[in-house]
Amino acid sequence: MSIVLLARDLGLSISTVSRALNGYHDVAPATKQRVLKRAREIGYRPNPGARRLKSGRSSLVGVILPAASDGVRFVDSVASSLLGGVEVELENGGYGLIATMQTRNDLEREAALYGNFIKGGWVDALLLVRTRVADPRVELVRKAHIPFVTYGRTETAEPYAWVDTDNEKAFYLVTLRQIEFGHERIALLNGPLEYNFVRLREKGYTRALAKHRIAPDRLLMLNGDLSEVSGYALCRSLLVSAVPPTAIVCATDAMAIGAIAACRERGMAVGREISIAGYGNSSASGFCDPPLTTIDHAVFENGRHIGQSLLRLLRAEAKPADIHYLEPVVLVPRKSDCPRK
Amino acid sequence: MSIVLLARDLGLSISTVSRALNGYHDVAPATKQRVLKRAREIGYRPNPGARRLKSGRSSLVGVILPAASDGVRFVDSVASSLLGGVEVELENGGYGLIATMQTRNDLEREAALYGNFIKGGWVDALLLVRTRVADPRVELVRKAHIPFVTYGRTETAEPYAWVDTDNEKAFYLVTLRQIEFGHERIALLNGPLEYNFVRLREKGYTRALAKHRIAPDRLLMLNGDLSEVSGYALCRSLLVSAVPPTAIVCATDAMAIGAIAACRERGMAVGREISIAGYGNSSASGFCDPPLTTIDHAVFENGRHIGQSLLRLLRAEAKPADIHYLEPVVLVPRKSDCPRK
DNA sequence: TAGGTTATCAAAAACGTTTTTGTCAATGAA
DNA sequence: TTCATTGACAAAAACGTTTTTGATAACCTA
Repeated sequence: MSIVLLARDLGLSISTVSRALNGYHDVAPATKQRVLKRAREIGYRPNPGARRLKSGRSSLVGVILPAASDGVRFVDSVASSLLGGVEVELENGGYGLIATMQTRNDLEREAALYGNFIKGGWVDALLLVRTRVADPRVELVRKAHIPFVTYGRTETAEPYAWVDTDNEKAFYLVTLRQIEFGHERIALLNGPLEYNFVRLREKGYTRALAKHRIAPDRLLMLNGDLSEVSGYALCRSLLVSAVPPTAIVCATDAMAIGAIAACRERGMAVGREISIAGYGNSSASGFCDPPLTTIDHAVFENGRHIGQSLLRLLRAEAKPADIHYLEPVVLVPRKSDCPRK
Repeated sequence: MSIVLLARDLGLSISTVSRALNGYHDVAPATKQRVLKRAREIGYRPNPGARRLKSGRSSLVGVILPAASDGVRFVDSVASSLLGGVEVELENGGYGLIATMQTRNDLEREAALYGNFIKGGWVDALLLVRTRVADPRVELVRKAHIPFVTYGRTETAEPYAWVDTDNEKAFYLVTLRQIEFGHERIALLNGPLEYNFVRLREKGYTRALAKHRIAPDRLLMLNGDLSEVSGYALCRSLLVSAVPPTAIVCATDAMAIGAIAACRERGMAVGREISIAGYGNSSASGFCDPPLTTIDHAVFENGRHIGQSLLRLLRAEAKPADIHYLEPVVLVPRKSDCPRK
């Protein structure tokens, strides 16, 4: 009963107060100012439930944070920067960002969670993160007729709004660098193949090989999760093989750090006897031994692009098909990779 | 107009359907089952806004994730596990967890954000993370008369519900270990003093020193942020001082990794010539060189305790004063610390 | 058998907004 | 002077629930 109190206090009708607050044009500038001023004084906040109920809009964008599984911990890697960027932009547009957790990631649960979140009517738009190659979520969300943008691409027939980092370019660059160093047996320590970015990284890797007519060797393309443990185990298996690689490019800095540990264990000098590179330019990557050659990409900037895209979609200033943004990457050369011995 | 559709479909009144759905006792078991079944078939979901508007309850617990500043990136360190634990428990109790981001962390903005979040009426209870020594948020939330539990303690007169990790014990243990190794000049690389856990870690450190009658040296107690960069810089300054420490305990694994890099740069063998320990048992800590002696603490478990506490508070099964849980820690000995040379 | 209890359901009043429609005076054009 | 237009406000009807209050029939107890 809050807006009625405010209205009574001002000697105005509820509707006039509401219209003043929401910036309609058929309220006199003077009274509008009066309403705004008094509302601030009195600390009036419209009840979001009531607003949502009546208008159908919540002024909120939602994101469901995937569970930390397979060592693929979205929240622990880029979430902070990415969501920060999203939030900053949304704020300018009068929208907020809310997140909820996905504790399990079986498909049924996921569908139920997204269903509840959307149909529940908490949010006006959605952000989808950690896209998979075939991602049932985009169909799910599209059917709900709610604007959405994905962070990362996916394979689907219909157009959709996406913002992504140039994973393919990144691994093209980092692999090319190894080739230019004279390496021919270059291993790829990659993540779970279900994720789209994993495919793209593989694609960049193979494209670089193809450019220099190096036949890709399936035995050198390994998939684990994205963690140090996995990098360690995979690298270990590589080193004991008949013809070990002379260079290893890794899907994450964490994997690279694991790989470095495996090499060290076998007495191989990383950055001299074997060449290793990572991805992500994590804060640790500059401080391991040797400092890691890696790929830097502007996560916060990506977040800002997502925020802006969401806003344009919500304001119907753009169609999903118009929104495609590929964030460039830059290679950060350090000491962990080296010419072939 | 959804529940009316369901009611009409069933040939029942709206009120009976509502009461059946909400598990009231004055509805016949047979009709209750019938309603539940049909609701599932038809895919009925109560409109949360309407529910909240009428009943005043949202069945949601909220948390505001602090901005990544000062290198103190809450989201990027423990958030995933902690919130996972919270979510799992809340789910059992029929509650959900939603988070929103705090992009700036000046006091005004913070107060406004919490005000909006609470008064806005989105959530029934709150989780406060990354508590400060003097934390205006607890007063803010208390005044709103909304149940809350803090992750980490704070200094306040009134009783409040908290769940915390035994930071003091952790640094007592890790410092004691250095003393038993024969070290006397033990440095502490700590975080910003405004945070409560930082004070507690300092307390544990000084208590261990006091036990062995070692006078604490202010010059050995340094504060930075919690990042690798900071650990590197602080350690560097320590090593060029007149009487460098022979052991360094760090507030995070990240700082320790930075410190190790600084030692390496000066040609000091960590784990042989100088003793270093971290905190957190991060995934990287086992794979750096040398593997890091650190403190392990069950973040997920902490989350579960928080979730349970929240539930008890919401059900009025307990008062805030009854809810205090201190999660034990365990020291993980590895190779980065060593007896005094 | 009469009266009170209980079990099961329905009617209707909110909750706090937004939005459609309406009112009334002042203004403009003819 | 008259009639349409506009500017500024108010009334009232929703939005989809929950919950209080009632109603009816069936059930006990004495």
